[in-house]
This record gives sequence, C-alpha cells and structure tokens, in this order.
Amino acid sequence: MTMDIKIVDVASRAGVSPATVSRVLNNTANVNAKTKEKVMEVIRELGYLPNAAAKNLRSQKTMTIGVIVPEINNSYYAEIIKGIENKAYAQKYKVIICDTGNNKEKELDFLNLLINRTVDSMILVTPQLSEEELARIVDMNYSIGIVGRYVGNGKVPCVFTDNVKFSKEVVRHLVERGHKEIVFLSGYADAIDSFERLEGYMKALREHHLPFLPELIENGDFNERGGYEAMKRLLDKKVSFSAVYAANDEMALGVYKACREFNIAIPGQIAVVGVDNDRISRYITPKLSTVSQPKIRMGRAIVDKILHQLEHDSLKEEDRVLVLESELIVRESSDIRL
Amino acid sequence: MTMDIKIVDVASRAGVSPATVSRVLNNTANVNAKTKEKVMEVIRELGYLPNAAAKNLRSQKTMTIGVIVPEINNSYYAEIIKGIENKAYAQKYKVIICDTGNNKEKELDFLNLLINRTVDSMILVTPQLSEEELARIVDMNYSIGIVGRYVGNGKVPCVFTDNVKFSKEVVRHLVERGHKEIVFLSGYADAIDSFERLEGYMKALREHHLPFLPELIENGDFNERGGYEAMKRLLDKKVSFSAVYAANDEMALGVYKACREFNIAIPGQIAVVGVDNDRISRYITPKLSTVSQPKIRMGRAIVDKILHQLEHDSLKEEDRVLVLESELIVRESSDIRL
DNA sequence: CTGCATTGAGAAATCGATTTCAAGCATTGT
DNA sequence: ACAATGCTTGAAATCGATTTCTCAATGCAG
Repeated sequence: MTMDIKIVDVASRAGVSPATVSRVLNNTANVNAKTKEKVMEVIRELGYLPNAAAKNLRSQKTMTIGVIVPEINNSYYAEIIKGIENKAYAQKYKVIICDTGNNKEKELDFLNLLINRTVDSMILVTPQLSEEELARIVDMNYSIGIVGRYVGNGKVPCVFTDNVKFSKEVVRHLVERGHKEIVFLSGYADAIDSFERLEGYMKALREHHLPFLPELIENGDFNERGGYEAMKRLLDKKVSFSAVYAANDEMALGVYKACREFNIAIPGQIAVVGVDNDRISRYITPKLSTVSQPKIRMGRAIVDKILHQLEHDSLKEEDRVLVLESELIVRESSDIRL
Repeated sequence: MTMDIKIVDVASRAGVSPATVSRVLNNTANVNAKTKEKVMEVIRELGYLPNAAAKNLRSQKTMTIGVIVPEINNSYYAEIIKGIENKAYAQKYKVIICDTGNNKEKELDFLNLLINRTVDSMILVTPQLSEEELARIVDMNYSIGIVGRYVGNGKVPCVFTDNVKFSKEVVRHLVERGHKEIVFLSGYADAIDSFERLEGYMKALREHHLPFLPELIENGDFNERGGYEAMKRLLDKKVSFSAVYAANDEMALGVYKACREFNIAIPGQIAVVGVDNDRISRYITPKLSTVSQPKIRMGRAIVDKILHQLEHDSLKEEDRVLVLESELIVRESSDIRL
C-alpha cells in the first residue's frame, strides 16, 4: 500500500488547519494571500490530491456519469460514447460504461449505480426499458438522459434524430429513382427505431400514392445475419420488388451477402439503402447509400443537457428535447434510374 | 433530491444497530438467523443500497478500474474495452474510460484517478508513456496493467501479441508468393508496435536472404490518411516493389486508395497485407489479408491479472506476462503467385 | 455448580475530506 | 476611545458506511 498524503499532512506541514487547506483547494472562502501561497506550495511539494471517496461522501457528488449501451464494439455506440466522454471530460466529469450485450438484466442492475450514488447521472442509449420504467426512476428524482429516442416524461432530457423524417426522405429518393415496390427491412420489431422508421416508410408511400404491401415488410434484428436471413425469406416468397430499405447498415450488409449468393446485381436489379453511415458503407462495393447521424454530437449534446439539469435543477421544455438533423447520403447502391 | 435510505433507517426499522445490518450485508460475522432474516426483509422492503462513497471511504476500495485508450471509436480499442468491461462486470468491478485522442496530457491527467483513489487500478492500452514513467507509478505502489506491449518492470501485468513473430509470418507469406521487394509501412515511428513490426520484417528478410532496402520503409501514422500519403511518396520515389506490408489495416486502406487513384491493381501489381483484422478488411474489395489479434481475450486477460494481483498482492513472473497468439489471415489482396 | 469458551449484538471509533460555528484580530467611523 | 464591521482562521460536526472493542447471554466440560 502507498502511504497516501492526506489533507492533515498538508495542513501540518504548512502550519495551518485542514479547513484552511480545503478553502485554498476549493476557493471557497477568503484566505490570506501569503497563507494561500504557502499552502499551494506544500500541495505541489507533496503532490497532494484529495481522496475521491471522502470528497464524494461529504459533497454528495461524484462527478461521474454512467453510460449504458447495448454494444460498445459497434461504431454507432462507440462514437456516441466518444462524444459523451469528451464532453464529460471537458466538464471534469468521469464516465463509467456498461455494455449490456442486449441483456435487460444487466441494464437494470447497472441502474443501481444511480441509486447507490456511484454516479450522479445515467445516460441510456436506446434503452430496452419502457417509458413507465424510466418514469419510475425519474420520479424518485434520479437524473437520467436518453440518446436515440424520444421520451414523453417532462423531466428526461433526450437527444435523437427524426426517424420518421429521414425514412420518408429515403423512400422519396427511391421513388425518384423510379422504384415502386420497396421492401422495408425492420430491426427488432419492438424497438422504437424500427417502429418509427416503418412509420416514415408508410407515410412516404401514402404521399407518393403507392400502395402499402405487407408482404414487403420483413423483420431482422439489426445485425448482418438478420438482414441476410430476412432477405432470403423475401426471395423465397417470390414477391416482386426493386429496392430494399434496411433499418440499418448492418442489415444492409446482410442484404449484400444474400444478393451476392443469388447473383442479384446491386444496384442493377435491386437498390439498397441503409441507415447509420457505418464506416463500412463507404468501403464496400458497391458503396452503400445510407443516412448519417451526428453521433458524436448526440453524445456531447446529452451531456450538456444532463449537466445543465444537474446544476440548475431544471430544464426548460424546449431545451429538454433535441432533434438533430440526419442526412441522406446517396452512393452507388441506389444511384441509378430504373 | 431523493431522500435516500441509509443504514440507520434499516437498522431502526429492523430494531437492530447499524453494525448488525452491516454484518448481514457483508456476511462478515455471525448473526442470529432470525435477526438476519428480519434485516434482509427490511432491506428488500426499503430497497436499501449502501452508499458507494461511504463504503469506498471506509473500505479503501472502489471496485472500479480505469481504462485509457487512444481512441475509443476504433474497433481495435473498442473490442479490448468490451473484453475488459465484461470481465470486470463478472467480478463486480466497474470501468471508467478515457479516450485520450492521442493526447499525452490527457493520459497523464487521467492517471491521477489512481492517485486520488477513484480507481483501484488502471489499464493502459498502448500507452504513450515510457517504461520509466510507468515504473515511477508502479514504484509508488499503484496498480496498473498494460495491453498491447511488453513491459520489463517485474510488477506490471501485461498482455500482448508478438509483433515480431507475426511480422515474420507476414513476410514469409509474401516471400512464398514470390515477392522480393516488400515495402514496410510503419505507424508512428516512435510507437513500440511500429518498432517491433519493423524488427520482425527485417529479421524475416534476413532469414530469407533478401536484402534490406531502406528506401522500402515509409512512415505513416496508423491512420488511413497516413497510409495514403506514405504510399504516394513511395510511388513518387519510383522505387520498385511488388508488395506492401502495412503496420495496420487503417494504413492499408490508405494504400488501397492510392492504388485506386494511380490505377494500380491489387493484388495483380501490388500485394497488400495489413494488421488488426478490422471489420472492414473482410468487406472491402479486394478482401484484405491481415493479422487477427484476440482483442476481447486480451481485455479479459488483463483484468484477470490485475485483479489477481490486487487480491493476492503478488503475481508470479510467469503469470505476469501473457503473449497471445495472433493469426495471419490470407485473403484476396495478397493471395496470388507472382 | 463453577469456570471457560463461544455466540450475538451494540457503542463508538474510523475512513478523509468539507462546512458550520465561533472567535481573534485589524480596520473604520463617530 | 469604543463600537461596529470585515477578514482570517481553527475546532468540531458531518457525510454513511465498516470495524473494533466490549460485554451480556448462552453452551459445555469437569
């Protein structure tokens, strides 16, 4: 064990009381300039750093926020985390992470860090919890923030992109390229993102006076494999279609794989569009059209809101919800006139 | 503010002293079965969780480890973090992360969390710090672990793959395919990985009785752009070569880009091999030959060693260092006879 | 039935900071 | 010259758990 240096050590060496050292350290009251100088000198000399646990206990703050993501090794979440960490660090906060691996148990367990005061606030990225479950936490006056979905509760800051809006844009783009039979490849059927993207898809169809054909909807799981299998089921069904809108790039990769296997040309025979602007979308052949979301900015933004709320104990409703713009990036996989 | 439940609340409600509640909670001494049952019931009833700061302060432990990586949104580091987080969680530890963005200042600053006892241990992934700097920390009896490079100091657990060994394998593979003039694209010239990969490259040349030509070495920065520019410099120099061994996949992507621009066929005119088995390497055309490292396992392994050392206050030398096997994956970009 | 070991549980000390309370001293105004 | 005010500072309380110390009650052997 290291023999750590404590505030009393600094105090006695500087010939003052611990209270004074604390005052110098935190600039929390006037201290004679000379005394202050002496104390600071001793602090430097001994390389003193205040014990975190003691500080946390007394101040009832930890300067730490927790982040819960489904999968940390997925560029979408990794970038959001980067945004969160960078902003947090700039505000002197630390970040504890939890990779749930889509395990709701772990998500719930991790929320205990909020209750036992390990963290001051918790950011949930596309949580599995329902609105009611979130509400219960907030009602106990714990601070949480959500990334990736809208939350009705008037106290929960949230940051996300408008799934409905960009989905409509994707469909419009495909329609403009002459497509009339467009498949929608959903993610988890119960995920809010899937739902909203489907909603945008349907609204766009209506706006363009195209019929909604239920057989053109298939469920995946947001993973490559799910996209691959969904695509094979579609091909088996022998329904006719000329374009696929996959709820994310991962599933679009699955579509690519299936097409390669069945010798279907992209975009010659089938156009493909994904969502997320995963790095791979730019490198794969043909380059994948996709929707880019400002992931790092989303991370930074939620931290902003949470810390504002923590410090001011409130947030105006118009500041609570932030809808960030997403952008349709048309690349080779859909850029062809039918 | 929530009115948190404290141990005294549980105690009074159960008609016992806080000491007894603590004993029940931590199984640290005999408690009458009946009393114990009653206490546990009250704990469940009130949903009591012990305040973390108080616990940390008294027990001088935080059950938290810090992780410092250069870039969290880079699949290589993200996977290592995943391994760390998963293993840590299984052992009831939390993980605080730091994304330095290759900023040594931030790396040093973050190490203070070790000194102020925010974390029990710190894992550095390919740190910028020198052996001496690391030694200084360890000599003050702080616990650290290293991923991605060997450390001489007899107290620092480290986990890595043998750069020299797999570099020799890469060169052997290229030589077997008939290449004699092989470029080595280094990462940061001062990074340990660059150095060791270069060493392996040189040793392999010697073993195969090939001359070492300094003009075939170029420096990059481990990023795509660096690889791209290095490749252009090489082409400018008009030296002759038929293969490129890039110190990581990122730089190999840069090589791809340069080749596309100059209409050089891969692998027809130039073979390319990278390192890391980045997800993209499998999706890009032509598929990139690369070296895969067991990233998640590396993360899990370092946590194992650190916690063992924390608990037993020692580690046998043979347990301190772990060299994991890497695997050369030959794909299209190099799989052709010259 | 006495003496000694064992079990069970409370009172109080402790971890290392911050903050309140009170007081000493100097300065200013009348 | 004396009260009032402001500036510094230290002593002690506090945050909420864990752990040591102590002692009462019980069990068991002789």
